[in-house]
Amino acid sequence: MRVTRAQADENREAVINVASRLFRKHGFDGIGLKDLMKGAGLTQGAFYKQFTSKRDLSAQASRRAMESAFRRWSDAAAANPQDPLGAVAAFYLSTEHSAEKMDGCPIVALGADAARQGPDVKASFEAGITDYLEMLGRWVNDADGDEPGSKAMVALSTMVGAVLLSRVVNDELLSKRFLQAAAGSVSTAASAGEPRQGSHQ
Amino acid sequence: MRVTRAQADENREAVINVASRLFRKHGFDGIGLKDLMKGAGLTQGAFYKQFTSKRDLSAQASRRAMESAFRRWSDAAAANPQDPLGAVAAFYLSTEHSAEKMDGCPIVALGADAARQGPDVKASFEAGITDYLEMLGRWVNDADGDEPGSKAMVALSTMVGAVLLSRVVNDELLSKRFLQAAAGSVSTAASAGEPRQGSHQ
DNA sequence: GCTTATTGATGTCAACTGAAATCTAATAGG
DNA sequence: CCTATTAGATTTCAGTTGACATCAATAAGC
Repeated sequence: MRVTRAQADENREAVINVASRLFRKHGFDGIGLKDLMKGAGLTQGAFYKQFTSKRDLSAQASRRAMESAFRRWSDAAAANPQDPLGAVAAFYLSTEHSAEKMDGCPIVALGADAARQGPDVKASFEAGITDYLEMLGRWVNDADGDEPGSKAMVALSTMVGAVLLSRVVNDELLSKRFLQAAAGSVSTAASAGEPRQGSHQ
Repeated sequence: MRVTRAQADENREAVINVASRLFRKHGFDGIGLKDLMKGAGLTQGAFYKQFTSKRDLSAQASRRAMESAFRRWSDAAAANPQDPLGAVAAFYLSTEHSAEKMDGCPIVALGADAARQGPDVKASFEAGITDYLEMLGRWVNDADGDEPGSKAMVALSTMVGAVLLSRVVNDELLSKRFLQAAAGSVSTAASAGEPRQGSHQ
């Protein structure tokens, strides 16, 4: 049955939003169109009026996920203007963020999958990554002759790697240690060389 | 038709070896039993005499992959005893290693997938990760009151994250920058505080 | 001769994709 | 302003393919 144009747009957005979460939870290959559409309250048949293929949805959902993740960074930073980097690191490297695969950083949740996807999906990730880097670059002092953004890239790499490793491991203590170790390292990146006092929480 | 017991064991090893590579290339959900077995020169029917399930194979293949990766670390370190950390970092963060998904580090290639798997698969990864950490711990000076291995964890996180990010991105220059930035950071971890001379290759 | 690794066939189920049918919002004509 | 036609979003249905898993048959080792 037909639905208002606004409703159709809403449905489309809902599918993208749902997919951005379910892909993160199950992986691109771990969930099918049927369950994806059901998550948005629709049936599978409606899919191809809105998207050209599953890959198409993957790319759009990836972009949505990255945008959502970036917004969380912005919020965390805004909540603590005196130490935005510390705030973002504390959020990103929290056990809560590590535990919530479905709403957490898409790079961690889908990075390995994305590396196998086509350029469209990768482009979605790349856009989000450059946003991340630009934001980080405002906080780490990146002025010792390296390429622009070098320290921001290291900080992002460390954070992404730490959360990924914390998720792959069974041992919860080890998992937590990865996060804490990274938190200490990333925080020091703000004031280079300064030996710092830990933000032990 | 039956084969000798030694041959059967060989076949089993071959399946694990092939799976350890094909899983890294396609993901756990990205390749089926048929192609997995075909890669070892067998048919799908023979699978369940050797493994109880695909998950069983996933766990064994993960362990094999981690062992193989660890061996490459050892080799790289042994080839440069004066600077083993630099050698490992140079290998791990090379564009070649970043490009060879099939033979590269399983944490990068399957980390996101592994996080969704059961404890058996995670245990395989955890075993390899602790091996990594132990090895790194011998090279980074980890004596400033942090938990044991904190710097090793940071180094591993940075390396894993950098390769992952380098694979997710379309832009080859950006990809390379992630690797180089991480290489610089990890190398300085050996002598803390020392301003570093770049290992520019 | 008994055991057993392998094969090939088969079952069941779900995946992606598309077509037809349905039903209603949007729209044009009176 | 009301009504009839059209356009289009959704659903139901079907087709093709491939997944994982099982099993009888086979043939060679032990």
